[in-house]
Amino acid sequence: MSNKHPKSSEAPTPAEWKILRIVHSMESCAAREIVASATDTFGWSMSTTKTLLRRLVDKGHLQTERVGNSFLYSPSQSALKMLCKEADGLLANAVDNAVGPLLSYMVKKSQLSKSDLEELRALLDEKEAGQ
Amino acid sequence: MSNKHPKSSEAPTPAEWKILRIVHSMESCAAREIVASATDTFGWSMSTTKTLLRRLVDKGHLQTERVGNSFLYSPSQSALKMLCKEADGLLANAVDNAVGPLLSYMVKKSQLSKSDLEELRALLDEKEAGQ
DNA sequence: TTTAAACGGTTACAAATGTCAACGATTGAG
DNA sequence: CTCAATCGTTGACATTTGTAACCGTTTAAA
Repeated sequence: MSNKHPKSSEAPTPAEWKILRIVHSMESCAAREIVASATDTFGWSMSTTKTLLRRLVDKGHLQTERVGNSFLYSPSQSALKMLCKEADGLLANAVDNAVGPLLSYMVKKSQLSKSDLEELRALLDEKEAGQ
Repeated sequence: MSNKHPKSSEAPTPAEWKILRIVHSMESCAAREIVASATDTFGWSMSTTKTLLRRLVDKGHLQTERVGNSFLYSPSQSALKMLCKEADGLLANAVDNAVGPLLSYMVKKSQLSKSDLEELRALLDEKEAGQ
C-alpha cells in the first residue's frame, strides 16, 4: 500500500478548520461524535462531515485508528502547531507597522490565564532587553 | 449607476491578500506599479494581477479613482481593520487553551517597536487587574 | 437467520479560486 | 494622421472547495 506521501503542506480550508476545531477539543473521537457535533453546530449533513474528514486525512492533518468497525480520528499535529502555521499566514499579510496594533487587538479580545499573561510579559521584557 | 452594494463581507482569498499587501504598503498606486510588483515578487502575469484587482474591487476591499486614462487603487478599509478580521478567523479556530501559546508565538516572531511593546504591556496590566 | 441500522467509501456537482490570453479603446510619439 | 504602446475589460479553463446523495458492507437486533 503506497502511502501517497501525505502532503501535509496543504493548509486546511475554512470548512476543514471547523472540523479540526471539533477534533481538537475532543482529542480523539469517533466519526459519529464528530458528525453529531457538526450537525449540531453548523447544520451539516453527515455526508458533508464525512467528506471533510476524508480530505483532512488525505492532507495529513488527521490520523485514524481502526477500532472495531469504525475509526477514531485524532490530530496528527498538535492544535498549537497548526494554529502557528495559520498565524504565519496572517503575519505574512501584515504590513510591518500594523503588526503591533494587530497583536494588541488579539490580546485585547482574548481570554488569557494568569500564566498566559506571565509568559507574555516575560516575552516583552526579553524583547525590550534585546533593544 | 447602481452601486451593486459592494459585499464587503467576502473575505479576501490568499492570492488576493498578496495583492492587498502590496497596495497597503504603497498606500495609493496605479495598476502598473502593482502589476510590476506582483510580477517581480510572485512571477504573476499581468492578467492575473488585473483579475485579482478586479475581484478585490468587486468585493469592496479596494477603491479606485480615475486619473487620466488609468486608475489609482487604494484600500477601502484600513489595513489594520482587514487584518483584525483575519485575526478573528484565526482565533475562532483556536481551542481555548491554545490561545495563550499562540499569542506567545506571534509576539516572539514579530518585530515590535518600543511603543508597540509598551502598548502591549499596558494591556497585560489591564487584563491582570481585571483578574 | 433475516433484516434494519450504522459505517466507511464513491461519485457528483455547483461555486469559488488561481492563472492567463485575447480584445477593444485610448493616447502619446513620429 | 497613423501606429504602436498602454489600459481596462471579457472570456476562459483547470483546480479546489462546499455540500450532499447513494452504495456496499458489517453488525446488532428481532
